Amino acid sequence: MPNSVDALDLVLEITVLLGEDMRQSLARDNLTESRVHLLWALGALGPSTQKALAEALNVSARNVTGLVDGLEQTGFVTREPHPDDRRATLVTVTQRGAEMVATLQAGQKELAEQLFGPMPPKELDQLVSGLTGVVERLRAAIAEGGHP
Amino acid sequence: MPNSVDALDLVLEITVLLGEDMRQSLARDNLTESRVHLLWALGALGPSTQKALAEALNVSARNVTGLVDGLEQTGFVTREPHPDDRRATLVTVTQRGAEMVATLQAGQKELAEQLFGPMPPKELDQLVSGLTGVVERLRAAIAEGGHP
DNA sequence: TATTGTTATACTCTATAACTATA
DNA sequence: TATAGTTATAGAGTATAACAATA
Repeated sequence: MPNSVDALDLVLEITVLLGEDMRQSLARDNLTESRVHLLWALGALGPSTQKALAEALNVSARNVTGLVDGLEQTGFVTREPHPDDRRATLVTVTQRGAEMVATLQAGQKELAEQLFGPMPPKELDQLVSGLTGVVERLRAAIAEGGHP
Repeated sequence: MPNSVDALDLVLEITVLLGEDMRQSLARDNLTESRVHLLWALGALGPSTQKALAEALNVSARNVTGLVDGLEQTGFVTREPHPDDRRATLVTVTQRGAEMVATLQAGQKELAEQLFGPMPPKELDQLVSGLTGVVERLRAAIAEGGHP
């Protein structure tokens, strides 16, 4: 009979495997996880300054410069002049970028259905509230400098 | 009422937050996730050649050289001569390294109890068999080159 | 003076390929 | 000839600090 540690081991293994699977498929499109995070955020926020993206992703401005460089060279975004502030640039998703975001969203939905679709609504409800609690506790721990 | 995508979003967010939390606490000991993976494997395998570690972690020999360099400089492992093969080195956990492994294992157990301890045994059983299936499907997908 | 983004610099993880020392 | 590990080289992600252009 499995114990809690077995369950956590599986969750951690799934984390690793999901990452590998994702890297494999993304590499075929000249994408990486970090670039997808940015692209995904851009899909949700609409055209954004790099400053706004740095805050949304919680990374440095320098890092955003590099990620946008990569996405620009591979045709997923463009840098447009900001209409009101000549210091800033508006990062904008291209046609190809928008298609990729849609594909990623569809893939995520499919995966979600595969994993959680079979659960009865009440159980799903419970699971989500449980996970929400975990997220809150993790956020609190991180704000205090991480677990000891 | 939440749907499957909400649940997956939470799981992915927990993945990200767990990673952040881990990085924060590990940084205090001059450790990184990659180095901990190696240390963890070493705790399970006992003194190992770098070749064996490269295979266990599924990374290149070059990568192992770098990770062992870091762990050696920070006092968690040593390189010992292999008794039978003068080409090889046996990577060995130091006292400090062993203590760190024990600490990490205790932390993982505590986290597991926090997350899964409250579940009734039958539900945990179901969860584990469900997750095991997911792991198998993911492995199969990766072996075939990743999801489309 | 403050802010946006870039260049300069540096560190970690990762990989492949060439090379050394041994088998 | 084959294997274990290192050096050489390269690219991605990440950060801080100095600097440019603009507010």
